[in-house]
Amino acid sequence: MNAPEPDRSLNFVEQIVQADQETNRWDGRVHTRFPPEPNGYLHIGHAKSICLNFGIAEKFNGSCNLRFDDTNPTKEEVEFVESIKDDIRWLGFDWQDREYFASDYFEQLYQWACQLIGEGLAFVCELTPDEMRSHRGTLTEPGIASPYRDRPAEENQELFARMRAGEFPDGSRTLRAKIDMANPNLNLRDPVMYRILHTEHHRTGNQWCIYPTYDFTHGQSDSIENITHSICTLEFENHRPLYDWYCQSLKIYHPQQIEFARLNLTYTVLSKRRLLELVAQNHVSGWDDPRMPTLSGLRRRGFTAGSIRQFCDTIGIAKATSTIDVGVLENSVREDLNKTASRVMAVQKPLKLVLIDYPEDQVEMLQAVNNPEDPEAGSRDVPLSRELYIERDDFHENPPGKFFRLKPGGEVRLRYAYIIRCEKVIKDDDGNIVELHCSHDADSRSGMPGAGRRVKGTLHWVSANHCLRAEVRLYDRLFLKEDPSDVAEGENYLDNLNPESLQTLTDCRVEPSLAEAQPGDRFQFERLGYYSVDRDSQPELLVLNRTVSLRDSWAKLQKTQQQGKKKANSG
RNA sequence: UGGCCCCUAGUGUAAUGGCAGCACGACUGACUCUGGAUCAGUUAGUCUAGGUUCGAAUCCUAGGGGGCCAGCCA
Repeated sequence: MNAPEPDRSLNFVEQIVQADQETNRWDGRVHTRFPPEPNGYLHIGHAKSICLNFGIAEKFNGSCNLRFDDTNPTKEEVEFVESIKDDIRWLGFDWQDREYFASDYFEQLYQWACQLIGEGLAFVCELTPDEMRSHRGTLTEPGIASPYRDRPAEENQELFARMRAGEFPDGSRTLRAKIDMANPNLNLRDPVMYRILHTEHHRTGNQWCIYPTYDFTHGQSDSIENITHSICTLEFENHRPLYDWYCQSLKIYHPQQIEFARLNLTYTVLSKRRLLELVAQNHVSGWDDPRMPTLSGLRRRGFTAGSIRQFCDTIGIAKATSTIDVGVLENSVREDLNKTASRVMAVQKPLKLVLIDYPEDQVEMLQAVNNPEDPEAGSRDVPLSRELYIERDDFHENPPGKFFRLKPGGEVRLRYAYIIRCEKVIKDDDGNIVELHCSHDADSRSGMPGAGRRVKGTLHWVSANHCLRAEVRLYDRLFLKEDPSDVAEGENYLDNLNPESLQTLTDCRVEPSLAEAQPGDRFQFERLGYYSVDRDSQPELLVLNRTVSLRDSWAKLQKTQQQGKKKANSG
């Protein structure tokens, strides 16, 4: 049966594009762009925009440009343009030769500014920033006109040329559009088009000392690039009238701006200002710290590009402000890695276990399935011997109810190996459990006739003499609160940082098949989670990042049991 | 307080005047040599009040709630 794939309903932006296609509004063209400012690293919120813009181009047989919105030389750096390109490529999108910079358009923008001056639609203003603020009025009161508003065009032309020539210090003058000081939309109260900044630009060097503002740049850049649909986030909605005003006043090709709601994630901050602050103040190790919501951080954490694209697909596009549970992101990487990651046995917190009735020098090679979800992935051999390590959490002397793991006198299966029974618990002088002595049922090895016997629990393990040492880095949410900005008076989001967001385990053991593992390789540690080899990894000491734990219904059960106890106690 | 935008199960998102659906979560159960995965099932929603209409989540009005805007940031 080849049932037709039911068309996933279009989001509202795609609906607009489709309607335009049906009416032939742009001669059948669809041309979008992704316009990052190179002042920081891309994060998961940008991925939403990238998937939308490149996705629409793909879906409607159009193109998507990459354009760096580099109009503010005080904040922008080449390092960021390189990282941005890396991240977009990693996500799997291709802008081919359509790589543009707003700074490529500086001369054209300057000419357009002169044109508006000539038509009496722009003027050079000498108000200080403070004065300009007080002239602007408030949300409820109109502003008052700048005293320089009615200068003759010739004088404006000359002053603007002298601004460009570098005759005036920073902040002393601006070029402003002459629109409407009483407009209820503050963006139309004679907005600044150019400011003086004697700062070197990452591309144009010292060629310019005046720089156009975002508003005077963005629409025209879209226009130059023949963009059809200029998709941006909601906070630019109030700027659309200005976008339209510049295109109309300049009488140039006029794309349509469409706004959608930006991504918010629980337990996460997604503003570049804050991410920069986390990096600059060393709350994290860098932009690619695996706890960061940056694409480079997620990548280092072990997220796949596919899982991020899948995530962007499931969250949808709309205009309503919303917050996605960070668990949705975690689920999308679980879903992807479940199908693709090789299973492997690793012990995070080792507890020695001796099979007292297993021959001293015997080693058996046991066949282990690499990926039960993918028969093509094949199998590998795992060595078993008398001395093993199991997970400390998998043994309990006085276990709570429904504990299916090992306990004194209890039986469990060692995965791919034998059913064992705990005969003796060895403790040190302080009463800490240091070793377990177990017997094994020699007929119960996986694959043997006696293997059919059922026991409730199955444990992962490694052979003490064959395993490799590893460091495992466990990551937890960077913030303690769903909404990191939910703080008491006088505090800020940094007060909500989770002091335990990184836990480093230095005494872990992994099965020998990981000897050749390379940075970036991903594995599932059976019963634990998904892990990715970190770039800090050395041949003698593997370093692994936990991407995300496996779903853990035991942990969940315990949680509800504890809550039940609490209730009983308080009641 | 002015302008603009938004409001559909717990979360997110469809339905564009005609049966309120999907995904995720949560809960049940089945299966399981990963307490994973998988499968089956259950759960739960149109912010409120009016109006238009044979018929309203959808259109109109008022109210409520939320977001954005007073950078020479983007």
